[in-house]
Amino acid sequence: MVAKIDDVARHAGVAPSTVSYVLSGKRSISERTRQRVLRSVEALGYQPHAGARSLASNRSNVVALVVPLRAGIHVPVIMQFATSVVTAARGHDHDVLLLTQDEGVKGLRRVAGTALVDAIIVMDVELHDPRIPVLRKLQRPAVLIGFPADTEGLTCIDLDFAAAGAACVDHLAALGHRRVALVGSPPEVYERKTGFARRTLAGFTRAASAHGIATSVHPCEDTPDAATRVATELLRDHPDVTGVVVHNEPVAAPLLGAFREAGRVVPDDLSVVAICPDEVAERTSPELTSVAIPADEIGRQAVDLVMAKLNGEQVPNATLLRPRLVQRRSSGAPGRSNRRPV
Amino acid sequence: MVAKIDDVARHAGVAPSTVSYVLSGKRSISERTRQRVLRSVEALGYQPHAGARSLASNRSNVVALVVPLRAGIHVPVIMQFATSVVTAARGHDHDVLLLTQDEGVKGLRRVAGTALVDAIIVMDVELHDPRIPVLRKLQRPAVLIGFPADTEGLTCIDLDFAAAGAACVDHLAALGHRRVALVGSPPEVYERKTGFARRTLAGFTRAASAHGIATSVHPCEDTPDAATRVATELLRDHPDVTGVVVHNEPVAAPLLGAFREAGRVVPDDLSVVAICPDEVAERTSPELTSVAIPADEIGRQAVDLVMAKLNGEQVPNATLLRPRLVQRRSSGAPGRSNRRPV
DNA sequence: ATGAAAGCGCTAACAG
DNA sequence: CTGTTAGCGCTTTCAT
Repeated sequence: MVAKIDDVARHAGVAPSTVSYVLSGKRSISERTRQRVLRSVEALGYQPHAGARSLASNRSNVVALVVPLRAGIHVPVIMQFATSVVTAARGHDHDVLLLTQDEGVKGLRRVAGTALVDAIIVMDVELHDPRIPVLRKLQRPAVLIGFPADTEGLTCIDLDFAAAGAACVDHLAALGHRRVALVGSPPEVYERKTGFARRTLAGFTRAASAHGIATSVHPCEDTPDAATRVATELLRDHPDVTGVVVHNEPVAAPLLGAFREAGRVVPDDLSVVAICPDEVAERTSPELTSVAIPADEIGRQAVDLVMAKLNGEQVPNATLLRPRLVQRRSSGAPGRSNRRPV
Repeated sequence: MVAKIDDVARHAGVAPSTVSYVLSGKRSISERTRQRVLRSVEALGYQPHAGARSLASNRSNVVALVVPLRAGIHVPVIMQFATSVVTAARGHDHDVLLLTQDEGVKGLRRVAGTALVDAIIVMDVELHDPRIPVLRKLQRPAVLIGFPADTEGLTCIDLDFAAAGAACVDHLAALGHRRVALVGSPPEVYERKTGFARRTLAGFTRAASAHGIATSVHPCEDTPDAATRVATELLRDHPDVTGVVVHNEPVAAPLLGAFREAGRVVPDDLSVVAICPDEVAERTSPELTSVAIPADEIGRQAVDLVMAKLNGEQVPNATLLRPRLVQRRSSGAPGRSNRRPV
């Protein structure tokens, strides 16, 4: 038979409530009884029943994490978010319930309504996400990773993509580039999705105009063939481009390959800067100068925010993480061209 | 205030237990009262409290899923497993609690001991996994994805990697190839890991010897550079190789690139067959003939198995999924060589 | 600083 | 086929 709180109380010669308080730390206990109780807990291998605890305290110590499934999102980054959320949640003595996006609004209502979870973290929020109104009136704290059109009454966190786009241009401008191109996400991402594509574009454009740099923008499907096509068009239509910003992880490597096949040496003929996870940047040849999506950091902070809300603290409704550009081998001054024949 | 079961009972003019039984279907109810209760549930927006339910019934309706984190595992496949497990679990009215491998044995003990979960699914089991003994004596059903050295008292499921390795060789043999190479996982995977690498190798070797085909084996780190290195060595040391089996997703594409750069046309000079997810096989150029890892199917069946165990049914302790080879563009008869100069 | 006792909301005997 | 009732194991007032 498994030990109950009463067994521990009896074993330690105290009241059940004392055991509870020792474990929760919700009131001061003399060091002596504390030790006695802890020893009994240890001796009996006591583990409190999660359901009983949840029923009595109205806290399940579980947070829901809603992960996206759809294409156009780089899967390893999702995993990275997820693991960082799990790790951070454990640090707050919480577990993580995994929901998929296709459970949609119903899933949110269910886990919140049944008190299965105390709070909700939603990844990959779209500009006009149908879940937003539901989250607004749900009686549970929520944190969104990504920004919807209106953040009123919500708590949102993400990389500052506008600043990231700008940082890439700033970097290229400082190196002396005068015309840069942005290879971005597929068209549908700009049209209805999370807004991060638009924000990157905005930062890119703003910084370029501040530096007096010419630009072009090239949406790109996330397939190798599309990358080749875009690279060809880009070099043909804008032969004076010396700097390229890539915001589309899956095509980063194929794009480098396409430039190489086109006879352009990176970084001698062409500098390439990407917004992508470090793992992607470090696995290309040459390694990519990049602004990373700090999935770990975002996941951790999302959990911190949601825990703060659970504790009744006030939190900002928008948190933008400052981008950090890491220089690697794919960028340098323009005009060092040493082009080999095609 | 949120509706309780008593509210529903009062509203419907029945006893609370009747409401419970209507919802659980655990005893027969006249269609008339059933409808009345359901209408009341609807009207009041009743949602049973998960904690209360778990306390009273000793069932949380949650299963734990332990996902791996370490390198050498292709992340998208993990995600695919995870989503298929979540979807399948929902089909059985269960939710999924996400655990990371680094919580290790403690995490298993915790979620099982606190009755947070009813059952456990563990991915990426190693040959001598420290969690095995714990799972054996835990008072909860468990299903392992992957095979440890000894499956006694366990329930394991995985792709039949031996059959998969053999299927690749069979395919190449049928096409007329006489010497084939296996490009496999990094050495450490063979040494201490899940056994699937070994099983693939065993099937590969067995089938080759059955067909009287010469073989060589080439462990390969999962980086593009390693792929290039291995390709070079392979072609240098075994110039008569016409068929290559790749069991290492991350290097499949780079390997094709390396063969191309070495002047070998696939499939004219060299046939390549991979064991990898369809998404990987379909995104290379040329598209890879492959045996897929049926993540969806494995996830679904893992859930079915664990649910069967929860229902007290007997289940086999080893389930091997038959491989399915899909022919694409990367394999053909040997000797059609049309090699262009390097 | 500690105890006693009243629930938390539901399920599952038991009773009819 | 349905109602009555006794817990499930814990937390948290209230009391001292």
